[in-house]
Amino acid sequence: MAQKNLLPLILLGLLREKSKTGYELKKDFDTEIGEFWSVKHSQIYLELKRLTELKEITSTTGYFGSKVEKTYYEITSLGVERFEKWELSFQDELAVNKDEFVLKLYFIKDRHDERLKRLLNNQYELHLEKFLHLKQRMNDVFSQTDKEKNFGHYLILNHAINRESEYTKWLKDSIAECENKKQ
Amino acid sequence: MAQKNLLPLILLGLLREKSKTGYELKKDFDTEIGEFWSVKHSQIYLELKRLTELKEITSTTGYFGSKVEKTYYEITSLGVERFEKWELSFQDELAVNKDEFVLKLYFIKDRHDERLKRLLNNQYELHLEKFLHLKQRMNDVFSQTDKEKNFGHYLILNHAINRESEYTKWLKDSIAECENKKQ
DNA sequence: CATTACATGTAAGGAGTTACATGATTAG
DNA sequence: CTAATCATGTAACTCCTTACATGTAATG
Repeated sequence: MAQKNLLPLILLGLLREKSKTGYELKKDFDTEIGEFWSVKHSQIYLELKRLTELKEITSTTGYFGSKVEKTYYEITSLGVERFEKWELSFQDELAVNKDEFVLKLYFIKDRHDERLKRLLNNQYELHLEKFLHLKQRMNDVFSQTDKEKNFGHYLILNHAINRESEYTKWLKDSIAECENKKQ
Repeated sequence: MAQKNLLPLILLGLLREKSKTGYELKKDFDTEIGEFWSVKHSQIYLELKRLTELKEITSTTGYFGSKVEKTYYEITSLGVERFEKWELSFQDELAVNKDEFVLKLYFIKDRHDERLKRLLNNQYELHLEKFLHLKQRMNDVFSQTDKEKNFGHYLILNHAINRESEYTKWLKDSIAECENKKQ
């Protein structure tokens, strides 16, 4: 494998809940799952074709009450099998977390570097925005009952909020350390 | 661009400090920078070739006191220019943080799902190990003086430790929530 | 004497992004 | 009537990984 190909698993996971068109799957990435994964529609349609060849999904094309032709994809038992095998699998090591900003910082040696504070501030704005956005999402998506119905989603939203909270706090602290003149 | 190609920037950044061979660059990814970025040696040699064509680095092949032929790469002013332009650039949006485990959780609906606790525990082990490893790294790499000499590296090690600390705490809390029987 | 580390590549193939391409429907 | 949204693809390109490939030097 060139890269660990998780897209087919995502598609199977989404189709396990209900049959969908490629466009609906694409829309899922614009909303919920888009917080945690990104993909282009071109890749989705390619992967749907491949999954069909593997007989892990089947497709039905037609006019379903509408005037536009659509293709609905449905998961097969083979697809369910593959998905559940993945869902149960353990990881034996963690992937490296690639973060462009972290990489950039690696090359900055001097604490009093002019650029450092500006870069940290730029990053702070981005992560604060994301933090607030995630808090909003949590409020919008989860009432107490919804939490019980989508517990995994609730957990990872929590995690994402914590992560951004840590990120902004770290940036704040780092900015302060830059401004601290004495040793 | 297929993906945001940061490898040439990393190589330029490493070569800006001192001239190195491809093998030495590869070794950098086994140690320090390997905590924050991963790459295969095959890709390094390809990128070095490309950077040479772009005249952002130059190469010198020969026997430098040793019996083995080596090729040393040196950054040019063009290379420095490109690197510094990147180093000064601001991001206008954050990339999605792709985490296989987070993705997997997204599909788990039920709080009392058998699998959930085992998956969380597996993940906890991995992140605890990483957390301890990073703490060790911090101890090994940074005395007070070294911190002033490699401030960026110091900051991102701090961040990585905080991140793993958050991750393990979140997993612990999530495990507790699973075990909590009442609503 | 065998294994590990040093040292440098090429080839094949999959994964992801960007751009190209087309056409219908709906909302303002 | 125009723009946005719906809906589905193909093509080109490049990044990344895995595997193949070769040879020397040092270490035990």
